[in-house]
Amino acid sequence: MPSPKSPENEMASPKPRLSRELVLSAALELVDSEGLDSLTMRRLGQVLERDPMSLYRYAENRAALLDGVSEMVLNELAIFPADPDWKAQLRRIAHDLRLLALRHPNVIPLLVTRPLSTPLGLRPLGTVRPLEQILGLLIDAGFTPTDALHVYRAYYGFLYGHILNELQEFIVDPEENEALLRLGLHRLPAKDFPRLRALAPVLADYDGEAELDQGITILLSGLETQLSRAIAATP
Amino acid sequence: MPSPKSPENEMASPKPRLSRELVLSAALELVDSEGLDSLTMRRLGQVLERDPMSLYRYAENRAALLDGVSEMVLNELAIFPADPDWKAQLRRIAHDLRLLALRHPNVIPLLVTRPLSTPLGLRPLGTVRPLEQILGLLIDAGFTPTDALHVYRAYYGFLYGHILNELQEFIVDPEENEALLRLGLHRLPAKDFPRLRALAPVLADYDGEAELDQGITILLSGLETQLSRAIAATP
DNA sequence: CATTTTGCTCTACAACGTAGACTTTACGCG
DNA sequence: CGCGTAAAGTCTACGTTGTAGAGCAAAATG
Repeated sequence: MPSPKSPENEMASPKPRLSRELVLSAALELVDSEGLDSLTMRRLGQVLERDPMSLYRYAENRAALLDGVSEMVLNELAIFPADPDWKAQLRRIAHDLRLLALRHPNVIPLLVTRPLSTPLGLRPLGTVRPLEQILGLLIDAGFTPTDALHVYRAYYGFLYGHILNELQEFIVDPEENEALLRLGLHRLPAKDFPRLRALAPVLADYDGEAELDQGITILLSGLETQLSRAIAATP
Repeated sequence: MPSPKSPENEMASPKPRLSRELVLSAALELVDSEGLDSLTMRRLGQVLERDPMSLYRYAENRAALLDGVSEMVLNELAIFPADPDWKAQLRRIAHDLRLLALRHPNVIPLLVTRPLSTPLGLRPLGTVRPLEQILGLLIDAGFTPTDALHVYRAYYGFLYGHILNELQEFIVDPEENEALLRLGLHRLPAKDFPRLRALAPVLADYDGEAELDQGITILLSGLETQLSRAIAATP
């Protein structure tokens, strides 16, 4: 009979030591596959084959745990502050963030909502880093710090807006998407919602990537003229 | 002694019949004053001096109750689809929505988050109506239905993005705002977050209204050229 | 007056987050 | 090796949550 004490018994079951990373990535996995509400201490403990109470070594709260998940997801986003081509960089980041949102749709509510209850300076560091890095990018490109902040806001505002828009129309199976859409729209009183109902087919095939890219182009061109005007004014 | 049976005993205490409106507005009041988490069935029942279970006559779920609150808040937003000056109208709506957000900051997470879990056609009617009305506005202005949809997305995306941005920096007491900001920012490692720290004073006085108006101006001018080009192309 | 429908209450249960005391494991040092 | 301390993990328990189901009371209907 195999002794459970044997240290070289490296089957999957004999539980490895926990660690913050382990806990957080299990949490993320759970959220991705079953939604935010399924992330309970008990459920997560069960996934890790540990008593729920053990989690409190690695996150003070459930809320802190959620923050940890946010942070972990945001860390998937790479920013290269050294890149001199700020416009290309912003465009790439936009697309990356979009893909990240599609990869972790259930986490987006966290990303969008948690900061509302935490003042900027008290947020998890990983959450603030992108802000700092993009500011750097813009300042190096020639914007004044103040303008860089405004640009950042316009940029991220647009970006999050787009992502929320797109996720609203995102349903896993495109077939089902159209079906549900028609089903749902059919419920709308024809008298009160004529345009929406007429747009059903257009709504059904939504190209988020194209829409995002188009928006970014407009935004960037606007920003560029703003930049060149500012440079012309301060020689 | 006053008989509690007397029907004309119309003091504040003898409870009036419940109604969906009554329940929802009590719920909104609770959310506004104490935050989303305070809206529990039991607490709401207590506010209305009714058994918590009675609420289930007027909302199937807690979730449905939240939807009801969203709907009620969105109904504060007036849209006049008849107005021929679509640009002025869009600008006004933007500012109205911003003020609404400042009036009910705790509801914004709902507005932004709940639609993510409900396909468009199955959402509460009040939530979909603004979409329909703005589509009407744009189509009447000369956009094709498809373009109107794209414009709507750009517009609302920007708008929600801005609101999220602004609410993040919004803290009730401006004094406290600056204090907390500095306090929080001081926590950031100076080496890693130089620009952010340098921007502290700028962050501290944020003028959301101006920022929004500026953004809307840019957006509208972009949209107008798009519109006139489209009109020129289809005579 | 009888009867159905409606509004509301009572009781009960499973699941949740987490405090506090406890046991087990890992590890540094003689 | 062994021993002592600290860290990791567990147990038990409590208060709070959403809501199912049975029942009650009052209003509406015939």
